[in-house]
Amino acid sequence: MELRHLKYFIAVAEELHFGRAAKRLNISQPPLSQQIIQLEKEIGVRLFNRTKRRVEITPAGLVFLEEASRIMDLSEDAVRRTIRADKGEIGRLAVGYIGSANYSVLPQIVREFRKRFQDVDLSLAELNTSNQIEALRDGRIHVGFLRPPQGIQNEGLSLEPVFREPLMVAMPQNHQIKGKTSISLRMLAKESFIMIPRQRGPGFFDYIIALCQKEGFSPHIALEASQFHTIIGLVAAEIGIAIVPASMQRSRFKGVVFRMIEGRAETVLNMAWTNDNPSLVLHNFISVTREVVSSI
Amino acid sequence: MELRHLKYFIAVAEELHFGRAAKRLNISQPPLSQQIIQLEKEIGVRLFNRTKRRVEITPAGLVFLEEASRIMDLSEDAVRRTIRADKGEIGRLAVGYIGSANYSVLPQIVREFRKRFQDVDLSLAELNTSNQIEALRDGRIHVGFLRPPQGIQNEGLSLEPVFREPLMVAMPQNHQIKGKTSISLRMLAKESFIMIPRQRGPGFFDYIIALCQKEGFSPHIALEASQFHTIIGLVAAEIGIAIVPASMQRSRFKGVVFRMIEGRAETVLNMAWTNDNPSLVLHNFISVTREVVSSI
DNA sequence: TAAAAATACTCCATAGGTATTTTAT
DNA sequence: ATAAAATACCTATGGAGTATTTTTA
Repeated sequence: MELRHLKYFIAVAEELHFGRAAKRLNISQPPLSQQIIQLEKEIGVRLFNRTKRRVEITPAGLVFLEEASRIMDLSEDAVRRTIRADKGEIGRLAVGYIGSANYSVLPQIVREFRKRFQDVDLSLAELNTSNQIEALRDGRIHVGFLRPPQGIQNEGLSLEPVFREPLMVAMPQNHQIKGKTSISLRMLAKESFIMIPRQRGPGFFDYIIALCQKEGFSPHIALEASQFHTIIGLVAAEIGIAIVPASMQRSRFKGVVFRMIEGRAETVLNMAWTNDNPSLVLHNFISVTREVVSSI
Repeated sequence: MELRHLKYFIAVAEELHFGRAAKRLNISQPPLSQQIIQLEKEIGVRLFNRTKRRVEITPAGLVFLEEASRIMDLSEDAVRRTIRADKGEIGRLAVGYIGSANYSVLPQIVREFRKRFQDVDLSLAELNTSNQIEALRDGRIHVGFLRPPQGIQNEGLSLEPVFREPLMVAMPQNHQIKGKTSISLRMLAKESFIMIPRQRGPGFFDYIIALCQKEGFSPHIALEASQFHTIIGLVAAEIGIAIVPASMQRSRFKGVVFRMIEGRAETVLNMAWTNDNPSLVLHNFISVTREVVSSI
């Protein structure tokens, strides 16, 4: 049995006339008769009752008609869907992101991608930078949004900056130096810092340490917490101060004020993916991200 | 595109090796390569990435694999279902019945048929004898359970008795002649009868009238009701007496007693269908009915 | 007798075979 | 050097065409 048989059968079932069906199929009548006979023989069931004058479909033929139509529809779908998959319009994409990306560009990117590629099954997982790199390596995620540590390049990962933002000092509202509009890091030499554990985000951690070193001190780390959101909470509780991306101002916590840092101090959110990934879904995602990012 | 292409594609996708796939398909490797190339050309999408050393499936190929597998499964189903339909194991059967059939054999027949032919979509409609004949004629039902009027034969309908039962007199509990175990019809000459309207069931009606005539009287019809069930209710309300099939004793209405009629007075429930109906579902139903009936 | 399906036969397109080449490891 | 896919070429099955027969309404 071939799709040809189904196509021919459907034509005859709809016309109930071999001559007309043959014309519709652009073949002549005898081969059509033969193909139907062949089909009936293969299934072992009479699909049409035909006198030389009239053709009628049998009850079993009706059942087969239903099934055959479904199969023909599906085979058209199969081709259509495969073509769409080839264009990256159908498929799966797993995205990893650090929690703070939620406060900057990620929501817009996801919204835009979902809108344009509705048939891509997008899954999002909040992962810290180190875990994202691991997950990219073994394919658990296809793209990540992270703050890359030094020397992550040349390891099969592509990196692309997507959001550059100043760092700010977050401190309790009634802190002594809150009055100033911007703060020199040097003034914080004696403060207690709340940081993200180095292991969770080495790039960001090392950068802060380096900044402090340049100002002539090593920060005293009073406490570590793995999410900026949690850190801001601890600042509100007057456990200490913290250096965080400017976008964290959006997590409006009562009793916390943000101050600019004098001199250039910034953090760059990067998009990362494995160099050799041929997935067109991924490349569509990268394109959408670039577009969204450049439109800001 | 033919089912052959799908079958070959699935084999290659599963083996990821043209040589092995060809062996599994009992063809040689070159035609297999050709068919896959042809398929890719037709869809316009590369389904496998192949070096001369390794074959791997593309993301689009994965989508096509899913679809192709579904189509192959469905086409096997199609054949299986068609064969079953041809045996009358799949399909639709509409059954008409007079309400009183519910008190005798119909429930057992339906139960048995449902059990044996679970994939037949059985629909039941309570219709009086006249409506059943009409419905049989224009195909709204395929079998009927009715009490045939005289001369219904030779009109394209097949009839077969399925349940023969004595007629009984239903009368109010405190009726004067309730003491007797059986009653001569003659004793009812002065009673008020409750009957089913002639138009609804001419066979049964005429038979009762004829019985009374033979005993020398024409019954006085006090009231008509179209269901035996209703009639028994009216007897309970002391509106009159009625002659009903013995199986109606099962409709235990308070205040009604049943008495045998002296002499032979019986009614025969018949199964009816149109002579020329080739439906195997119907013939399976007829067979089941015969079996159930003969086992009583 | 005329419309329509089946049969008889012919032809050629193409599925599938064999032999060989190419290429990546 | 070798395994494996592609290419080249050949064969023959069978799908489709034309002509004709059969059947029944």
